[in-house]
Amino acid sequence: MTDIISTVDVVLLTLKEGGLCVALLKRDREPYAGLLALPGGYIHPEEDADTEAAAGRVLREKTGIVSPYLEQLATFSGRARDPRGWSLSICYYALVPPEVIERAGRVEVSLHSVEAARGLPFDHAHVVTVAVERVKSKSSYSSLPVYLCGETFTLPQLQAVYETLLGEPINKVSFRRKIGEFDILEPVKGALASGGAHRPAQLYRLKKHDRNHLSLTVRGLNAG
Amino acid sequence: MTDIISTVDVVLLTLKEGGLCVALLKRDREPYAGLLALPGGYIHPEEDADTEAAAGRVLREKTGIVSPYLEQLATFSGRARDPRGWSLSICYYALVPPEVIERAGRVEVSLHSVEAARGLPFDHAHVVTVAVERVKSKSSYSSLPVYLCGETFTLPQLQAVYETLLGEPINKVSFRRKIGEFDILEPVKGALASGGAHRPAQLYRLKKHDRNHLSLTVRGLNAG
DNA sequence: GCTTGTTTGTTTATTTTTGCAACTAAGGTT
DNA sequence: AACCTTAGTTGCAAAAATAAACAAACAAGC
Repeated sequence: MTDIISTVDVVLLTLKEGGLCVALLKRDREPYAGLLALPGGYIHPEEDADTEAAAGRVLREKTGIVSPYLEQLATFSGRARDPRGWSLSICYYALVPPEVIERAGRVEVSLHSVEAARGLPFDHAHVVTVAVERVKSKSSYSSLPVYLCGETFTLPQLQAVYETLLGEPINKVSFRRKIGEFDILEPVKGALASGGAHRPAQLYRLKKHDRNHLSLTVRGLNAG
Repeated sequence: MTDIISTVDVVLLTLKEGGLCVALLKRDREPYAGLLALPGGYIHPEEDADTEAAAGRVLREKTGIVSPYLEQLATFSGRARDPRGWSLSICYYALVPPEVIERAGRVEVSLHSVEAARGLPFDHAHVVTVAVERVKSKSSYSSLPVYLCGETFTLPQLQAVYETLLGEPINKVSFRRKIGEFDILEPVKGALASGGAHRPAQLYRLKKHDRNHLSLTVRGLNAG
């Protein structure tokens, strides 16, 4: 009926060295063979229940990573985005702590600062920009950034993650009040010893019940 | 490569008799011929610059309406949503005042309360639900509802629209403060005479500069 | 062992934002 | 003219957010 190239692409984001990074792969096929691009691929209707399942499969096959957080970003389309002609890509974004990427151990997966991710092939630079905006926007009123933290983390660490994403300092008391209202964290017995010459911070982890859904706040996190 | 049925569908919403209504059309083709469903159709790659253009064209062809506000909702996909097999629909939503639908004068376009829009074919009931949730959510922190008002409107009218969408009364002073902060409305000389036995209200219209973008508030409209 | 430095976590005070109620304004109706 | 109804504004109290100050816990150095 309509002969449209339909793919899924995944923007896999993580926080490394104090900045958002996106996972890129060298393309092994034309067009743009050899260039870095987002992990993506065709939908397999036999195999994939829906496009989210396709995105999860593509991410797993290409990077070895299964992300607990995988959300549809948007669908990008048009004639200009692919030299082969009119095409359509249902794009997803995923958030993981850097350890998850390292643990997967795929040398072909490289991390690049999102600011440096200009000039990607197709419209991938634009897709990354939209994904980053979405993450930053959601960070201002939800618990989304916890997916960028590891299994356990301290409140000062989590606050640093929020501040990096929002690009401005957050009041410590306000931050702790909001996170407390989310009611999704539980303390882990045993404090963070590593730090060193100062009072150790309490470690927290996501409550089991809240592993898979975000908490929202009406009034935002009031950064600035 | 992949042989997937790809369509666009549009959830055209308006506010009538104090409730959100969705525009539906009788299907003239199988599957589900004769049943009410969302206006939708195939993408025409020759004709449509992208899926948003396709959605605009489909809406115009099927309802005679050009909506100033048309936004991508999400892409729905899978085997179960269409009896012909695995399919994919890029869905959009549009907001217009009821006059725009009446003015288009298409008798085949019918309005149905979104609560009554259960049991639509395909996954259209689900699509409508997601669209309504999106509109309600955006109404709590943005100027989106102005697109449900006509060319000119009074602040009490606009507040009633917000209250209908949010499902709870809003404080008059707080509401006017927030709308004022948006700074998107300008008064029209000449008051609303029609009302009757009380003080007439000032008419407002969207500033030309703000015709095409939403204004957001950080802390929400504080309904309740 | 005691002091110093550093970061965590809590308490207190100040400022800002929001919500309520009363008030004035501007019609029409009786 | 008195009265009713809704529009729009003002002033104040309650609540929330921010900022500053404080106390706690550790390590390192003298």
